[in-house]
Amino acid sequence: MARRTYNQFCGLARSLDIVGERWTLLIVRELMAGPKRYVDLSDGLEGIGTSLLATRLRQLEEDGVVYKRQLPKPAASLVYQLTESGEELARAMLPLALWGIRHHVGPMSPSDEFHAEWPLVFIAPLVDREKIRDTNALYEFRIAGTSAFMRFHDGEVTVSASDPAEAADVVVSTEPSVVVDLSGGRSTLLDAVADGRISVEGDPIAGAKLFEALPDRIDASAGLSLTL
Amino acid sequence: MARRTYNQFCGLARSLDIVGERWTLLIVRELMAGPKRYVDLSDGLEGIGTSLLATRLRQLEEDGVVYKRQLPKPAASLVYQLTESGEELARAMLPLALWGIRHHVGPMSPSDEFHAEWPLVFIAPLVDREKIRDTNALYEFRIAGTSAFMRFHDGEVTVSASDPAEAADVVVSTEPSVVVDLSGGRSTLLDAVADGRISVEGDPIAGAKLFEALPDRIDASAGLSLTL
DNA sequence: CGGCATCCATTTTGATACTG
DNA sequence: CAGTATCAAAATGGATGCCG
Repeated sequence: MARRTYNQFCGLARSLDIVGERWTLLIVRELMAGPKRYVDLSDGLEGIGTSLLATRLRQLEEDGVVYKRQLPKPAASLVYQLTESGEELARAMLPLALWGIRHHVGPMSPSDEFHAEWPLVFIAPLVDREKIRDTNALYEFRIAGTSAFMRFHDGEVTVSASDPAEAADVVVSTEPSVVVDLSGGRSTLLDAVADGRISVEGDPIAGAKLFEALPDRIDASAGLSLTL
Repeated sequence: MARRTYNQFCGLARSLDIVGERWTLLIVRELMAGPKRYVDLSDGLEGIGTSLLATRLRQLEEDGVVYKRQLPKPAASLVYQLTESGEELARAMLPLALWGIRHHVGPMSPSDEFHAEWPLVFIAPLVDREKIRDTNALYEFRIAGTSAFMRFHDGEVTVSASDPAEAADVVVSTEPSVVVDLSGGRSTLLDAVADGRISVEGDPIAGAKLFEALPDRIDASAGLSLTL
């Protein structure tokens, strides 16, 4: 079946031809937390039909946004991973995510799904790479009963949903509403830590590094560190 | 009928609940060139059914992205216009549009629609407001047989599709492929003018101001600092 | 099992006709 | 001009089947 297209010579229209269909950008968001298997994608995206997920992944592969890779030796499972173009797309999605959180995220409803990796993948690009050049640390974020991990290693930042089998150096615990306040620029990170809305336990040195490397307030300057 | 939602507590998912359906972001793009009437939206978006346009506009109004306004006295027509939230959304769309132009816009095909206002609305936010504080000028852009206008006035930048009834101070003429090269950072503005891919006619002072106020090269991080 | 493909009921979309 | 009404075509959600 031929792909539906807007037939407009316009960057936005072309983007939407590629990633404008239902679920597509959420699949990309899932892959922002590193490579994932088909089932893990399926689990993370409640409500997507298994056949639709397969179709979307095939399209994203054709369009050079993701690629399929066989994990080495022991795992031997097939994972989907973002290409370079997919990583760029992921960065381009940040402003849209911030718009959504500012204007259309209220209190969390009982019917809402939530995974700690969702805010993390959007926060990770905001980490100042210069400031973590010499920091190797694993952070666990516990939010609303879910857990996700962010690692600083050799000046790189990676996010993962699954437990990396090591103990984290620092455990950061907070509530979804606090994440909304921070992401919307309505609160500063230091204030939130100071008044206990964010609790930080573990290695104090690594903990301090985390808060140094993150923007204290997410606002206009938030995107500036995204250099590509 | 109840809106379909992803039911995820995530800024991106919420954005997509609001503007993720077919045509919605293109309607917003159309309104980035100022208020428009229903018919003008319908004309600019070839292929959208009139009933779907009406539905989308109603939803966007409910969600505070656009509002309806009666034009004063002589015109007396009803126009749709972006709200403050809609303007923020428009800025958030720029990185997505740049991603599309970089990765998925090739040569213009005969079946492609094109309007000069499409690139203009994404270029306008990149104008350095400081540098045009004292410049009042009207620029006409002629691209692929279509024409659109950009005005600098009191440090503000506005884009319009329709002829403002005055003669432009400067007429800039070029081809769609040149716009793609510039938007993708594959060419600099000054080079394109120097080798004649962009022709500039009219008031030399105003013309110089335009090129001073635009970034010479558009890189992938362009626009990220504008996301509010 | 993981990784899909197929089938079918429900929604969404596109195209056209029609109304104040 | 600014939409609504209607109906066919396409996309989606959910269940199930298949195959290594």
